[in-house]
Amino acid sequence: MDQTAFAYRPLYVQVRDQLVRRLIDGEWQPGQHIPSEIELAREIGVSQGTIRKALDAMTAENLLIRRQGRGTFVARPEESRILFQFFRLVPDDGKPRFPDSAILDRRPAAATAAEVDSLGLSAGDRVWRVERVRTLDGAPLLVETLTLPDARVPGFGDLEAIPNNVYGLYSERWGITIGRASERLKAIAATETDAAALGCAPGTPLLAVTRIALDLENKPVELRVSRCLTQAVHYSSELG
Amino acid sequence: MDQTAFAYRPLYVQVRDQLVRRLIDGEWQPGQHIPSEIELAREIGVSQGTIRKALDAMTAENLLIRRQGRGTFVARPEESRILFQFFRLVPDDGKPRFPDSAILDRRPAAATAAEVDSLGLSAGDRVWRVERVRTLDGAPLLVETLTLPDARVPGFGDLEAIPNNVYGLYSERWGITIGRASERLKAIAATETDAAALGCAPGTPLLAVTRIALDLENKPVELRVSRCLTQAVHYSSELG
DNA sequence: TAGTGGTCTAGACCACGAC
DNA sequence: TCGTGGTCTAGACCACTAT
Repeated sequence: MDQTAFAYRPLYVQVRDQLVRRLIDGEWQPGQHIPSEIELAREIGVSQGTIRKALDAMTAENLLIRRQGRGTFVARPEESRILFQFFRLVPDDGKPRFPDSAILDRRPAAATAAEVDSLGLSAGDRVWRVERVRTLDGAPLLVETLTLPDARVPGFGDLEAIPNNVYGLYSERWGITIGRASERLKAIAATETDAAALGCAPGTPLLAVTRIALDLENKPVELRVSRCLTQAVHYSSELG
Repeated sequence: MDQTAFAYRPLYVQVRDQLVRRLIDGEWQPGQHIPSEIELAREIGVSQGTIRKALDAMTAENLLIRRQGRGTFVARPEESRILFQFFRLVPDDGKPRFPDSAILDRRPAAATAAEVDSLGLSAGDRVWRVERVRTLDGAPLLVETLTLPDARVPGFGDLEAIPNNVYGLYSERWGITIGRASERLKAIAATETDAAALGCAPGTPLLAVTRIALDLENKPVELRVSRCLTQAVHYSSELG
C-alpha cells in the first residue's frame, strides 16, 4: 500500500477509508460479522496492529461494534442506538425514551432555497416533505418537518407507512447509513399551526432544532426542523 | 505496576489515572512541558507504547496537547480553547466569537435546593452568585447567573474584577481545571428582569442553558443558567 | 478447546521542530 | 543534527465467547 503519496496519509487511515468504502458499497450489511483482524491483515497486506487502529477508529465513529471473544460487527441503526446517538430530548426526571409518531402530511414539492442550500441540491430539484407530530406518554412533544431529496429515496411516495425510526428505513430501503448529524438550536414562538398540533397557546416558547443528517460520505440526506415543547423535557448536551 | 488487581484495569488506564492525579496535585502546571514518552516509560516502569496509550487518552480528554517534534504540554484554559470546547453559541452567519461581559451583581447567599442538588452541597452551604450580561458586537446576547460554592473559591468576594473567561480565573486563582460540562437546554419566555437586561420584550422566547461544570475529579464547580436571545445566533451541536 | 478481540512489549523508521 | 511525537510491525499473553 502506498505510504509515500503526495498527500501523506497514515496507513491505518488508508485502511479505514478502504473499509468504509466497502461498507458504503454494501459488501458488509448492518449486523453482519466482518472478517477477523488476522484475516483482514492477511488480505490487505498490513500488520494486525494497523488493522486494529483502523477498526478502532471506525468503532469510535459508531460504524462498527466490537465484542471481545465474538468478533466485529457492522453497527445497525436500531432504535436503542439511535436513541443514544441522535436523540437528545430527555424527560427532566427520567431516562431517554423514544417518542411515538403520527404522520400529519406527506407530499412532493420543489425544494426551497433553504433546502437547496442545506441539502446540496440545485434550484428546482424535487423533494419529499413529511410533517409529523411526536408524543411522549400520549402528550404532544414536538412537531417536525422532514425534507428528503427525491433522488436519494426513489419510491418514497409509494411507501404505505413511514416508521417511527426513519433512519432504519433509510438503511433497509435504500442502503443509506446516517453517520453523523449537525444541529442548530434556537428558541422561537409557536405559530398558530404549531400550536394547534401541539395543543398549546400560540406564542408559547418552543425549542427549534434544525438538523442536517449526513451519510457515510458526508453527503446530506435529510433536513429536519423540529419544534419542541420543553416544559417536561430538555435537550441534553455533553461538553468536553 | 499491579496488573492483576481484583477490579481489573488495563495498565494504560492505571497510568492515565496516575498522570491525571499528578495534574490535579499541581505537579505540572498549565502550559508546562511534561516529560517525554521515553522518560515517563523509564520512570513508571512500563513500555513506551503503554505511556503513549495513556497520553493519547488524556489528549482525547483535552487535558494535554501533543506537538510532533516539540513535546507534550498541559492544556491551558485559554479563550480560544474554551471557545471551541465549551461555547456553543455561534452567529448564524459567521465564526464563533467570544462575547464581552458586564457584571450586574455579585453576592453571597445560602444555596437553594436546586443549587444544593446540582453542586453536591449540603443544605445551608454558602455560595456566591454572579449575574452578568454578555454582548456580541455591542448587542445583548444573554444574561446568566453563575453559582459557585464558597468553599471551592476562597477569597472570591475580594476579587476586584471578574474576567470574561472565568474558567481561566478558576485555573489561575484556585488551580481548578474544568474538564467537562453537561448542559440542559429549554425554551422559556423572558421574564421582566431578563427582558430589561436584554432589551427585549417580556415573553420573548429565550434559550435557557443550564450548565454544570465539573473539575478533573468530576466534582461540580459551577452552576450556570444562561438565558439567550437567539435571533441572530444559534446553539450548535454535532451528533455522531 | 479454539478463536476472537484487548493489552503489552520492543524495536524500527518517519515527520516535524528547534538548534 | 538531535530529540520529539507519529506510525508500523511482530509477537506474546490475557480475557471473553462459543462449542
